[in-house]
Amino acid sequence: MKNNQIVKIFREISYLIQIAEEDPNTIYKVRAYERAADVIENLSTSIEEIYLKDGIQGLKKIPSIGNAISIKLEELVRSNKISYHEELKQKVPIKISEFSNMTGFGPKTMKILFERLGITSIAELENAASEGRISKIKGFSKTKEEKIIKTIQLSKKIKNRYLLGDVYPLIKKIENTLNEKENVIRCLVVGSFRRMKETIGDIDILISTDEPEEVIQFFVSMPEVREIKGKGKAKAFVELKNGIAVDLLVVPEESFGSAAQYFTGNKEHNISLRNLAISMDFHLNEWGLYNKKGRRIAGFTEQEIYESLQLPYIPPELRENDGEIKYFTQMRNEPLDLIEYGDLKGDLHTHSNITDGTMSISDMALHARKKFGLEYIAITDHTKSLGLANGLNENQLLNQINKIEQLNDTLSQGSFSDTVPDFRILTSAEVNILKDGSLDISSNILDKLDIVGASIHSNFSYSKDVQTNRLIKAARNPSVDILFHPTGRLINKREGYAVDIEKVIEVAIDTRTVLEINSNYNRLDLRDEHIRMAVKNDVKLVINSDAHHPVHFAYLIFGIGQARRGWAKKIDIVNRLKVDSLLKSLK
DNA sequence: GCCGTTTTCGGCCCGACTGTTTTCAGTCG
Repeated sequence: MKNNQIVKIFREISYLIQIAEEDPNTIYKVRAYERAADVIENLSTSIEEIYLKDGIQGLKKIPSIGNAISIKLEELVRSNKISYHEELKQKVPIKISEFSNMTGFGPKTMKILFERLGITSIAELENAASEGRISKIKGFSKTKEEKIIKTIQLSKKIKNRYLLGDVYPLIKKIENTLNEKENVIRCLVVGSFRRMKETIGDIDILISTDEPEEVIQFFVSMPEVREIKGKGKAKAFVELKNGIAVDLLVVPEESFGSAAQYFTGNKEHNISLRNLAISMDFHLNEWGLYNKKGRRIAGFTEQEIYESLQLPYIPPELRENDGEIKYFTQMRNEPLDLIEYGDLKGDLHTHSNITDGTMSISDMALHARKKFGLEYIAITDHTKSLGLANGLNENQLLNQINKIEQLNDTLSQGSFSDTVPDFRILTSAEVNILKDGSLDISSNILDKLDIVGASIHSNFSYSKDVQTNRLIKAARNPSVDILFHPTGRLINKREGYAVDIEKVIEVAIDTRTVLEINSNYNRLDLRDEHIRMAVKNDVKLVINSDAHHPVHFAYLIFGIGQARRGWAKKIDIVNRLKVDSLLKSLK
């Protein structure tokens, strides 16, 4: 039993309790399960390991885990289920996981719909809504009914599409395992995964080998595989235990490059490339590039294919048939100096446990430096109007500045190992943009900070004009260096607030305000086309993790992928600079 | 259900928005 499975069960319990139990005091029981889930989610060791080593007593040492929950964890480790959970599911047979993508739709609403209409699934909900049965219930309006239908449609659109970050670690692990296997010459995950798309429909894995049948047998027997859908001499189709479909393709080594090109896509890019080949009297398919006489002239590597078509290598993230072939045809001698995965030197959006993060400032710094090789981070805790996150007021912010100055002194005296000399913690804040676009902290305090980021955390439903003006006003504020969360979207879950990005970019040009590429794979506030628009207009960007825990620094690759998809060059990204140059570059 | 020199009970992060509840419950962060 993995920690993330435990987390899922606990969240489900907390949801079900809210429907099954009447006692008004259950809200605290609900919160206890949610807190426990949050704690377990951020645990670096597995619950199973802790239990096997130190038993119940070991579990009870974990914060927010007491008597009752530790006993349930014991049951879970021993029997893979919790009888309390099973009882709840029996009492309330609602398919909770189906509703996890529905925002604005919580357990209280679900309770009423279950009790009045017996709704337990999305399909039943959709039926009831389209038949107008929901608006007949007291407290539900036609508007609410329409909103439910709209939300279902949004959640349907994403059916079978996975967030890149949700599958990334598992797929990389499978790729590594296959690459290490003898008989496998090369293995590469291709398709939208390789293009670093925000969401992934299925996974395509490419392998070159001289022993195709043996490699295919090895692949379909991997522990991650749940079901073999099909298996032949050169292909296999499986479903993994997490539900995602994987196609495995086996090609001879001399065709690996052409197959990688062919299966990385996208489709339109490939069509353009094949047309280009035809115009040069060639023929291109997944087995190679052929001349008029049918002789293979390229295919071993992708570089070979592109070179033979008189193009420089086009990075996978750009292969969307969105002008890249034309660009690279014309700019052959002027390479696009894209931001690379190892280029970032710092992270300008991180949280500590002083607000809603989970680790101390020094722990965040230590991990950033030792595990991720960064040279600086900005601690951007929330400010006072974000009450739930314990937002800082002016005095607390001043205290934090002092604390960080002391920590920087300690760091410079060498208490950290010397892998990255001169690590620096920058003083900062994620300042809240209020209704009218003003900030919740006065400028005389903000001006004492190294960097100021501003973001919208409330009033999401204002009109486009109002919302855009809030962001513009914040950008025009001389104290604000960066606009965090420029769109506020949650991929597949929430559209984000209505905002005219073009206008925001115009103001960012004038005011030299930096826009954030938020690397959290659920967010990626700026879409690739927004990034491209910013880059075209010479607006600077920053790639931040928004880390609430040190493991979240790993999200930076998704921000870099997004930046590359938006054609961002090294010079467009401010946190590829060393800290002194960075601070000089800000307004 | 967790927590604790206010210990074995009585608290528990909370402000703002939304909708249709004319005074507040549900949801979000």
